[in-house]
Order: sequence, then structure tokens, then C-alpha cells
Amino acid sequence: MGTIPEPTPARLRAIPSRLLAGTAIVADRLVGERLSAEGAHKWHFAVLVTLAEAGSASQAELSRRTGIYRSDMVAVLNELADADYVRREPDPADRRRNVITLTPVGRRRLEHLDALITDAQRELLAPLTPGQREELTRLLTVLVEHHRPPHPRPHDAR
Amino acid sequence: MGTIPEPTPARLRAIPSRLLAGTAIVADRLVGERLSAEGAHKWHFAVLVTLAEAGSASQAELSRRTGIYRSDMVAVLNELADADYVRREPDPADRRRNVITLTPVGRRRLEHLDALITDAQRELLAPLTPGQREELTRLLTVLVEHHRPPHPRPHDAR
DNA sequence: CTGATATCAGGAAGACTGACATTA
DNA sequence: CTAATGTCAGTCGTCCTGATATCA
Repeated sequence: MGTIPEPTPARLRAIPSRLLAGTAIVADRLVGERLSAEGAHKWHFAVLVTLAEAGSASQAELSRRTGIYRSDMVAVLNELADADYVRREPDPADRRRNVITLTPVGRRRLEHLDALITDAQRELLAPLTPGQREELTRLLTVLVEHHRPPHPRPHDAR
Repeated sequence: MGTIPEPTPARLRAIPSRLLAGTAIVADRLVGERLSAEGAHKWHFAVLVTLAEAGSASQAELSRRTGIYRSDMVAVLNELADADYVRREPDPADRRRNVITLTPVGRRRLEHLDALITDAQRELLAPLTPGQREELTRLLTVLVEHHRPPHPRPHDAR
């Protein structure tokens, strides 16, 4: 005979913050498995896609656009530059800054990572109908937009 | 004049796994702020509510029901027992086990923490209509139920 | 013997803070 | 002077993996 299930109490299961934590973990695992199999990180994708959409930028700009902390950005760019996915060169117009530029290899890498991540999203949302997937995305978007700032911004009083 | 916004690219913003991570963080912050102001943890609530709903249990049972790892459960129960919210006594019927029992003080503590957490959920979901809150909860529930096991279970082949 | 239980030691990855030198 | 930038060092909480002694 099998063991008795020992279910999580309903009062615990129904709490949105707990549900969010749980789904975020499985989502991250799904994405992480695929990316790490190719030696990539989700942060790599975030930086590459930002460069592709908004063009070359400084590290601080990339930090603000991706949500990756300025201090963590350094290591990410080291890896991306080592693999020649981006170039990092000093900005002649402002010598505090580095200009980060997407390379052609980087652009191909981006499309590859995009495919992996899209696939992970598909597996994540598999039990939902297309309409539900859209609705979920919409609801989550409302919540994140409403509850920022996720990041310290310049001239912020904290 | 203010700084230019530097928005996150749409291709990044629309990714469900990223949205989940972001909302999970704000949700956890909302809950954590309220609980830590009272010297509590979300894990305390999880254990207390499980004891209230399903009655006294061993530490391993509590671990399975709450999702807290056996190894982390020890410290949680130390804190709860030190504050007299639970009693921890050896099980005479199976001397490997401890029987964890909710005390009257623990029950009052539970209702207090419940109020704090409910309040945090309210703030989290404030920008949504009641119907949307239900829908979000439903969708997230489908995802977590579909994508378990979150935990190693006895007799599991891993 | 197998297997579950409580406990402890510790790792891995992510969010986040603080400080510092350089430059605007 | 204030403030932004790139960088490094390090904290903290969470998830997760052992390993060990005890007992069914």
C-alpha cells in the first residue's frame, strides 16, 4: 500500500505570494536547465536582447534596462565579451563609461537563446489555453508595473 | 529636465518566467516586511497553519506538507518552540519522531500572522479586480499542480 | 537488510548593499 | 562640491545536497 498523501492545507495552498514563489521556481528551473545545457545564463539573454532592441549602451544603462544590478553586470559582460558576443570599449565622449556593442556572433547567439527560452515558456504554460496564457501575462504585467521601483534609479530619494 | 526613462525592451518584459520572478520578489518583500516587523517568518506561518489544519505531526510530515526542507525545519521549530508557539516532544509510538503540537499561544500567534499575510496579499493584488485576483490564483494553481514534484517524496525514484 | 527520521554542515545562485577610484 | 560610472567585496535568505546516528 502506498503512503498517505499528506496534502498541503488549503489555507496555505491558496496564498498568492506562495503560488508566485512556487511558479517562479519551476519557471526558473525550466529556463535554467535549457540555458545551462548550452553554457548560457538568463542574464546573457537579457543583455543580448536589450542590445539588439535598443542598441549599444553603457553598463549602467544595461543595468537599468535589464534589472541586473550594476555590480553583477560586470561578470555577465566579462563572459559575453570573452565569447565575443559583445564588444566592450571605452566611451570617448565620457571616459567613465564603456560602450557595449552587440557583435554578429552575439546576434546569432541571441536568436539561439531566444529559441531555448521560448521553448521553456511553452513547457511552463503547457497546461493553460492560449487565452489563459495571455491573461496570466497581462495580470502579472499589471502587478510588476504597479509595484516598482525594483531598482534604485538616479536622483532617487531612498 | 529629468533623465530619459530607459525602458526595458518589450521582448524582455513579455516573458512569463521573468514576470513570475519579478512578482514573486515583490510579493515576498511585501510579506517579509510585515512579518519581520513582528519578529516572524513566513515559514512560521506555514508550520502553524499546517498544525492548525491537520493537527499534530512529525517534523517530516510538516516538511512534506509545507514544502520546507527537513533540514531547514529544525531551525524553524527551534524558534517556534522557544516562543512556546509549539511543543516538541518525542513520539512514544515511534521513537525516531518528534510530535509537534500547536499551543494555545501558537494558535493566537497564527491568527495574528494570518492577518498580516492577508493584508500583504491585499496590497499585492490591489491593482486587480476581485475577479482578476481569483483568476490569477486559479492560473497559478494550475501551473504549480502540473509542475510538481517540488519535493523528494518517500519511495520516489529520483 | 532497507528505509525513515531528526539533525548538522555546507553549497549554489540570486538579490542586494557598501565602498572606492575615476570622471563629469 | 555633487553625482554617475565601473568594479570589487561581501551579506543575506532561500533552495537544495549530502552525511550521520538513531530507530522501525
